[in-house]
Amino acid sequence: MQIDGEDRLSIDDVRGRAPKMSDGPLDYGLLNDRTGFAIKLAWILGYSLLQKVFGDSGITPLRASMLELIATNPGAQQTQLANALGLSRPAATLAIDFWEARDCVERRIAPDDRRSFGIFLTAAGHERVTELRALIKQADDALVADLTAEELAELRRLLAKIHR
Amino acid sequence: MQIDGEDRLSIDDVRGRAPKMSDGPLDYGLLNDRTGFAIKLAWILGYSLLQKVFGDSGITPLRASMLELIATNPGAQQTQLANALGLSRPAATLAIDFWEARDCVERRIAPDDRRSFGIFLTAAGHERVTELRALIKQADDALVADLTAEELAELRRLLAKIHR
DNA sequence: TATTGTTATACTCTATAACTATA
DNA sequence: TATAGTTATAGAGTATAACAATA
Repeated sequence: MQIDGEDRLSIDDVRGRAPKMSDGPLDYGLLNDRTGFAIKLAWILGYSLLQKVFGDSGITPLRASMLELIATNPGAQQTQLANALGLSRPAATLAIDFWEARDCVERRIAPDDRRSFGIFLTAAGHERVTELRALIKQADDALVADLTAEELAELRRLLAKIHR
Repeated sequence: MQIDGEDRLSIDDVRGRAPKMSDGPLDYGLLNDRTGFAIKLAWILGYSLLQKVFGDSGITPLRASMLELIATNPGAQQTQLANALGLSRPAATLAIDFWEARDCVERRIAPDDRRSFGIFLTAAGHERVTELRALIKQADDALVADLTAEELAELRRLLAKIHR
């Protein structure tokens, strides 16, 4: 699961997972000129980089996001976590089950409302989050490695104009 | 399937489909500062806009991309189409089946190699592609409506530095 | 009667493997 | 023996609906 320091992660490691608009036998036509298609290609590469750093650990981008969210919001309810990640409640249950089975989170019955849980990181969970943050940073850095600091800031600003 | 001229499509119509990093009870922590997460949010919105313009027609972004690709590359083999969209051959078969069932494409046995087909648009397919292109353009325009022309060009340039 | 979370179920998407027919 | 395409099958992921406990 750890990436060796000597072979740095590169976006070139996952280029093959996304089709390339430029060099292929086929012409993408209108798709060539659609921002949505460019975003999709970038997303595939980012997702592939995450899959690569997570390896065969069973961790997925979604599960990692869930753990990060729990770490940042100790005691959050499952419904809140589901909403924050755009998930149904059953899907959130499963993601939390995954981490609970690995002793990384625990469900504590809320003292004021015994229908709901507050979700908290365990000691092992804190360690795991630290590792995961490093891996996520590696993948994200590899994704934008070809951009200067100024370009990256501008890309983030422009993306935020879309999703904010 | 046609969007009425009087109610213009807006990204605000699908905002609810992607979680918002800014206004919610939870803090996204590290995710807040990851380009990959911003790309994912933008991708969800773009995908949702496409779903909205396609309505309940059964057309999906993937199927629309397939038809566009066939229109731009008449006579392409299924394997080429699959590769260009990052699909397995069975998945490409299904997407082409969808359009064939709607009389929009036809498989013509290649005269030189009778194992393979060339895929071609029918007359109905040409009409459908024209409609679809207008819908895709609507969705894409709505996605980037908040950007100036200069900002859009810069966004496309920066995304291309990632996916190219 | 409404809400939190779980379980049961079904659906969509996709891939791998096995098959047919050509080469 | 290899390749193009199809069919069969299975897995992952997700959602909706039904359910239990609590409010």
